[in-house]
Amino acid sequence: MSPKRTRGQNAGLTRQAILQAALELADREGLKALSMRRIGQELGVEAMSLYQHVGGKEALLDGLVEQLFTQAAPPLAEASSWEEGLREYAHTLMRVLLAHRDVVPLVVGRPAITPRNLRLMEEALRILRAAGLPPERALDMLYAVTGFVVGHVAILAAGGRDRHTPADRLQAIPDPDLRETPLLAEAARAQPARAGGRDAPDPRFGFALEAMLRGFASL
Amino acid sequence: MSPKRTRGQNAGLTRQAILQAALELADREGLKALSMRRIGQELGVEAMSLYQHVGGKEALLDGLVEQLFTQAAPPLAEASSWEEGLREYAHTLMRVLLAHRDVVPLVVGRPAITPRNLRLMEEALRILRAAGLPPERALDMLYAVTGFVVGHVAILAAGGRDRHTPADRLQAIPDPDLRETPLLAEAARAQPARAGGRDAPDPRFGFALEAMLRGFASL
DNA sequence: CCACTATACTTACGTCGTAAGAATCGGCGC
DNA sequence: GCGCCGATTCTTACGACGTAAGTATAGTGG
Repeated sequence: MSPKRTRGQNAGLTRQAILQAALELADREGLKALSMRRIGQELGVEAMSLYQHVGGKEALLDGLVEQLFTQAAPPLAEASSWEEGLREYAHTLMRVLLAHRDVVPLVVGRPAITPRNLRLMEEALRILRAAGLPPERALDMLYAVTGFVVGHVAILAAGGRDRHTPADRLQAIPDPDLRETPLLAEAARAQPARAGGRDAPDPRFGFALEAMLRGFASL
Repeated sequence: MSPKRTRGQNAGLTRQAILQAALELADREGLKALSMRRIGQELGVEAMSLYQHVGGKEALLDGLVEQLFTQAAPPLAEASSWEEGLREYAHTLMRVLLAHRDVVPLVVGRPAITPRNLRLMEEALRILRAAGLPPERALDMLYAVTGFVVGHVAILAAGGRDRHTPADRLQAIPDPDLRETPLLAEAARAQPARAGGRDAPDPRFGFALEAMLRGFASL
């Protein structure tokens, strides 16, 4: 039945296990649910037990962000051209961030220069350079694409939140406001309602990304 | 001296005054300092008094974000071409967000569809359309540029934070990590240390923005 | 001068991150 | 077997947070 433990009995806690539990919890119940007590509860453990493995809440959040970027990095490795490499990178990062939209606000305002992430950037630079880019431009483009993806997913995620909040907010653009903004209404109608629900790829994203890549190529 | 008030005496509170005090406080002491009690203290008032004017902390943060976008919007109004209009918009938004970098994390994960912001978007669409853009593309570009700016400033702001945290973090890339990432080190050297301190314009930003505009033009 | 309303204050509750210390386990030498 | 020790978990406690509920004061129209 319930595997009741007594006091000092090892509960199998690991930094990785904690991060994963935290990520799942955030995906399921949102950012506000991410309290030490709640995460512990998810693992059948008291809050203070976590401190043996993660060192504090701030460090835990840093770990979450690192996990996200780690998930997004691999596919850059095999690419025939730098355009293709950047495109793959952008789409994969987008997919990962969208899969964990509630965690996106954490990505912002948290330095991405953990040792692990630095190694990821190095790898990306290596690929881009091998494809014929000058190293300085390669870094510029990597920054540009990463920033663009983060910003875009931020806007998308923002529009789609309010699942966990008291629902007293407007979940779509209210009619009276639409009536005062005819151009906006027209453009919104032209772009039909996002098909496929929350995880469908955003056509607007592809449009802007291609524009960016095309601009890179013409420099 | 200290203008001690008694109980029901009007303290001159306004939604605007509260938002401005909160913004200044955030700029001065960071996001963590933004508690209702602390904001009240800044205005010589108890925390609960604020609730008469702002309706809750979440609403207050929404208000902060709205203020930022409102500051960034006007200059789009006078532009000779849509490229010029978008460029001005991007640079102004960038400048505003950089001037309040600590507030940037709030922009992410907060829907930008307050009535006021909708009107701003409508205005922007009007300008872009008058410059000859199809309305659907105009909206696409507006989203793309906004997302790009937010993402880019997010990355910059993230690198520059840690002024307010216990300073136990690394504030630059530590040497041992640099040694393991030669390409990154080389690219970082090629791009000399950001001149002019925290508020200088980022050359990387201009590069990516121009690439994006050029890409738009070629569609 | 008196009710009425707007405004600010007081108190209180539950939750948060986490410091300090007590309790319990697994595994070691003997 | 026994005693001990480091690792791991739990308990308790503190101050700060957002805010619901209720109270007191100032200004205002009669």
